[in-house]
Amino acid sequence: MSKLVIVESPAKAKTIGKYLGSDYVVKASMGHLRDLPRKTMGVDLEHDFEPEYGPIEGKDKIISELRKAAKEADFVYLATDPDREGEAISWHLKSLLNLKDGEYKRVTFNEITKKGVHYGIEHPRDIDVDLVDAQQARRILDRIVGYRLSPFLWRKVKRGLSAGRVQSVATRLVVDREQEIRAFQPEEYWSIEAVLRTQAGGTFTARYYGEPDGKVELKNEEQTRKIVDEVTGKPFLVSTIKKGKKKKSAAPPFTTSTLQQEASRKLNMVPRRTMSVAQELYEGVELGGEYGLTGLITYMRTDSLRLSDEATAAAAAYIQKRYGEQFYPGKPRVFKTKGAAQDAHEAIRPSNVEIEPDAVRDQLTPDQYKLYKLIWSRFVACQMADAILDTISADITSEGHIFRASGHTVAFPGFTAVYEESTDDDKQGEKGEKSESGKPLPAFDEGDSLTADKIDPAQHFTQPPARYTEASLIRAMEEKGIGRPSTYAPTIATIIDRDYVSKENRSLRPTPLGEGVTGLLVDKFKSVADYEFTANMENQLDEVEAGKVAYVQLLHTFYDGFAGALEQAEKDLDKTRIKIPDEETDVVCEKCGRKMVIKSGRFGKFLACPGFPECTNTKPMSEDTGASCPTCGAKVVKKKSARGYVYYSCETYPTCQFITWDKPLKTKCPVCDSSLFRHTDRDSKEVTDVCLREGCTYKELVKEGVSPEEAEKNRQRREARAAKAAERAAAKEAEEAEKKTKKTTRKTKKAEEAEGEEPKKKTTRKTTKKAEAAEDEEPKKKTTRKTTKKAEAAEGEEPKKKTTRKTTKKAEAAEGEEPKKTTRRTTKKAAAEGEEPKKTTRKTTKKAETEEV
DNA sequence: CAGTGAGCGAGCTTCCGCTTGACTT
Repeated sequence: MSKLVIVESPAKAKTIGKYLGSDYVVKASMGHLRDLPRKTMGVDLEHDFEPEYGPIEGKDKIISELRKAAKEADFVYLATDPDREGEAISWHLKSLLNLKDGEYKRVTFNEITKKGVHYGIEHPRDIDVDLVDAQQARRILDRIVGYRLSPFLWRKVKRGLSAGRVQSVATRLVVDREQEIRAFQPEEYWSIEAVLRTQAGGTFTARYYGEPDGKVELKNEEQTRKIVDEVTGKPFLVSTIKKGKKKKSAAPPFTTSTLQQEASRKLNMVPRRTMSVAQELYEGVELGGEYGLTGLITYMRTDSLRLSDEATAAAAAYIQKRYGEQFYPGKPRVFKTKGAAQDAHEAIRPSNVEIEPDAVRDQLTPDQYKLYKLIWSRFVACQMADAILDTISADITSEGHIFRASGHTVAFPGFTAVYEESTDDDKQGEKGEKSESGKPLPAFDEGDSLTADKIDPAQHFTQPPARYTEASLIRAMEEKGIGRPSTYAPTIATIIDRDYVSKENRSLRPTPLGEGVTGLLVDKFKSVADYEFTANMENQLDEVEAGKVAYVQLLHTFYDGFAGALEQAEKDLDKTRIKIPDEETDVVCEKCGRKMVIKSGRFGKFLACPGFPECTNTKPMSEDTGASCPTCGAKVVKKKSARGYVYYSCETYPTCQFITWDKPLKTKCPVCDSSLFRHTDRDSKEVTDVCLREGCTYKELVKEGVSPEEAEKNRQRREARAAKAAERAAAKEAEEAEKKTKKTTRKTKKAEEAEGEEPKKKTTRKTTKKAEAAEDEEPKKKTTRKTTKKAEAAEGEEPKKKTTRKTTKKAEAAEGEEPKKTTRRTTKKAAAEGEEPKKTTRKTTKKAETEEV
């Protein structure tokens, strides 16, 4: 008897496999396997939005593996995640694996614990068609919005742009925040701080509060000055003391979004990095000894605050043992998950609370350690007793004016012994009043008189709201229900990539393009660009899930309005194109004195004089680094290559040829006073600050690298990778050439059509591998030979061959060939070789067909 | 990596969500 269990994540498959034993084979789908086509709409807008699903490019290997496993199994459990997407994945799996009634069941695990998994297996059910329909509605709606709005932007604004339910609203958040900042009127206000001394000599600070009839806002200098003058040199009297107790509760355990925020605030990690490190912790770290390879945390993409009973029980035991009885509140704390959440996974917590961060520190990278410690502490704290604070607030009177001082002492630390959440300070227009200072006040009683050491008036202005950071934007998105844990970080990458938003240090600001496109969308597609659009959609999806509304109905309702708006927008704009103003910079054109603007050409962004064509001055984008050129002493500037890599060069390039990848530092060489540069050896990872001035050999070790043996291994790995990459690039080139010939040959086109759904283009990698296995030497040899030949040729010319046109040009020059020939050569060559690879592919496609049927 | 920005219109760009590698000089 063998049963197949299919889950989404391979790490989960491993754990569940352990719980279920040898009667079960557990495999992972690695997410969705079937989807709408990438190149076309794939939704029949004329006929009830009939979707056209096909296997996702690149997933055919997993699909055939699962098919094989399903065939060998007696029964299949579809155990994808217990949410909308998971239900849909199961539904697609059923279809892809051609499962019949009686051959499979749907099961769900609410927690990946032994208990949770067995419970799930013992309660199989049918696929919930309503839940699947809700997913289809979501998917199709997103497709329609994205694939209709984006082309609209290509026509009206610029090619390559995109719009969608999530990214457009995320962009709008950034745009709206910028407008708030622009519209913000700073307001003046004043404060008076008095440093007071008790008879015993203790000092503390009290702030002007108001008059006997209430709080007073200090609006200007005269008002402030008057009070200062009145109390200067006068006695201060403690009029009232209020003492109290305050309880403070721990923050709930982490979800994806709160983890990203806290890692950003406390560890300075961007969400993308946070997720990647969390993934490492989830997949497992080699701890050695009794643990071996151990997954340290639960799944990191979740919106749930749920904790398994096992986890809270383990925390209870741990807390009592480690901190003592009084630090445990007596029963597990339960946190309520927010409304819109899908609750498929538990909150993010350590898999085993007994594994203390410091005990495994040596086995973790520094980032892994820091993040694990954050997750571990937050979880332990969330099950601990409240902290209790003794608070004190004293009113101090002088000449009828009231000053107030407050402070607190910790009566019982509770959870704060382990962890405290930090806060953002981006609240709008807040006046800098801290309600409570952390400092305890010195001892004094009502009626005591105090002397003022200092009376300090200060002018302040209210601050505009802060720009979003990646993490705070994610928080805002989550609050509005926009996007999902798995898409928060990628969505931000998209809007930066599209050039709607730019990142300066850590803050996000809209570009003119972002503002222009957002303006257009808000103007013409109000409902989609609205903050509430997703929330409304979710409400309707709930109805579909409950079986009250057919998903096609939902789509009709949506599309009626949307298609109308689209038609109206086309009519309104007719042939007009939206002009996006160029972003102005502070760089002054040295030829005519105008402020240069940012343009984007085929090599990426560059600075151009707005006086074009009258003044045709251009220069690459650059940024001052504060370092000076070791060769000529001019400024060293930071630049970005066309492919996005950061490098540094002398400002006067090409007059001065200085150029480097090492980061310029503000510190100077103690020998020759030239700027130092931080160099990381790519194999040993040794970090040194070096002097790059010719003749100077000064070098300062910053961080030791790995052992020479390890470095050598790295070198070999790097070279192997490079060789592989070269091979792949060659294969890709061959494939592209083939595509061209295919298009011109009618025969192949027909063959392609006949293949129907089966995978097409992306088979190259598989091809080589399969050919190898089958010892089908013909095509394999050809590719290898070709690659080596190319590599050789490249070595002869330039080490970096496949970079850009420029390199090719250089190579040409070196070869003494006439320009242009090389560029054409590739195509020509490809055309000449077109027949070869074509054969290969045809062969394998056939093979694939026979195998997969 | 030292180039670049409109003009003919070929062929192309694009969504959100679920997953994991492979990968950048």
